[in-house]
Amino acid sequence: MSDHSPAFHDHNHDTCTHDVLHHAEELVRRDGIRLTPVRRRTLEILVSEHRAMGAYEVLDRLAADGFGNQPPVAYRALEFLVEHGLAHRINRLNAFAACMHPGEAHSPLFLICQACEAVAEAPSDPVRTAVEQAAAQHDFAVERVNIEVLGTCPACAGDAKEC
Amino acid sequence: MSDHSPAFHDHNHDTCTHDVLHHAEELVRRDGIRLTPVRRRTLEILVSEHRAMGAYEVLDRLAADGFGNQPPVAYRALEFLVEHGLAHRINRLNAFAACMHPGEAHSPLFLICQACEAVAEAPSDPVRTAVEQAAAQHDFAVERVNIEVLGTCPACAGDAKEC
DNA sequence: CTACCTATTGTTATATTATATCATACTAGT
DNA sequence: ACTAGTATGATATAATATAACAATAGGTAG
Ligand SMILES: [Zn+2]
Ligand SMILES: [Zn+2]
Ligand SMILES: [Zn+2]
Ligand SMILES: [Zn+2]
Repeated sequence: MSDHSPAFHDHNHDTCTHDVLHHAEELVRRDGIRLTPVRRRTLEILVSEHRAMGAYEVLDRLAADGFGNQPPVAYRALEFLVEHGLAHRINRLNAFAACMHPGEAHSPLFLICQACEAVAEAPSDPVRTAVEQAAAQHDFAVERVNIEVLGTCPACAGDAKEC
Repeated sequence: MSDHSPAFHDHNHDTCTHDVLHHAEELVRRDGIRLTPVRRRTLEILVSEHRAMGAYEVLDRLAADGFGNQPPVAYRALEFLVEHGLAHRINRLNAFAACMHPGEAHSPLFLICQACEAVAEAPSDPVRTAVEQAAAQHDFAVERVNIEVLGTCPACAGDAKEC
């Protein structure tokens, strides 16, 4: 059975939002992280879209909400979220996305649709294992793994066929 | 047995250089690609180091060799090499490295040492398979896969222990 | 409470990376 | 030589990211 990714299909997005914010609140209680207004709003902005957003796009929204309007405002909040596993940085796109598997320790594997820019985050345990083995052959000690897959999501593949 | 990566160890680097350039010449004959002076020199510059080089660093060297000294000169040559599989772009570092497995169709897997910046390119067939499977679960059609692993190379791990 | 310390935010300025555009020069086929 | 396609050079600017310092908020020891 296919594990359809929310990012690529209609779904109850309130659930996504709730889950992500709820996990963040848990970190506040559990680890004492400080989810200040800018940081919280930044996370909300990211989760409000199932795609990667550039720092300047996030900044525009923050500014519209009355926060600072200079780059460091966005970059600092984004860095904080990434550090605490609430968001990921997608290098390929110079962009950021809310983590959709918060809490579960994971090496993110991103499926990036080249047509619609949607980004799905897939669990990558078997991939991670394969990576560890490849690295071991080079006596390389793995710290972090980032996997970015470019291709076409099912929605866009469907659209293409209709033409 | 460990398949030590040249990038992380002493080795006869002339062989690397020769192999890479030799493969490029083959593409000239086989596919009719145009390996012009700037492009050839760019490839030589990349292969002369077993690490990722930024476009502006490449540009400086090209300029020193009498080629143009404006960004597009480097970016165009690098883009050409990437398109033809002679180099890879390493997003994490905003940098480029000569392909060390030219000819073999492959999804590159980069081992990036955070201490010395060396970059090794490992074959990634098993990883690729795992990625395909993960993507299939989301009905996602894979086009290109980029895997960037951050960690510590054996040389730097050794140095750390000595302290 | 107050003085102190630290983390956070705001602001200014600048660095780094990348591309758009147009002019010029080279190549290959006719 | 003429022409279409390709490649290079050069100018300008866009997009992304960080350094550095000032101002503010929050917690802690006395
Ligand atoms: Zn959702
Ligand atoms: Zn995640
Ligand atoms: Zn070598
Ligand atoms: Zn390669």
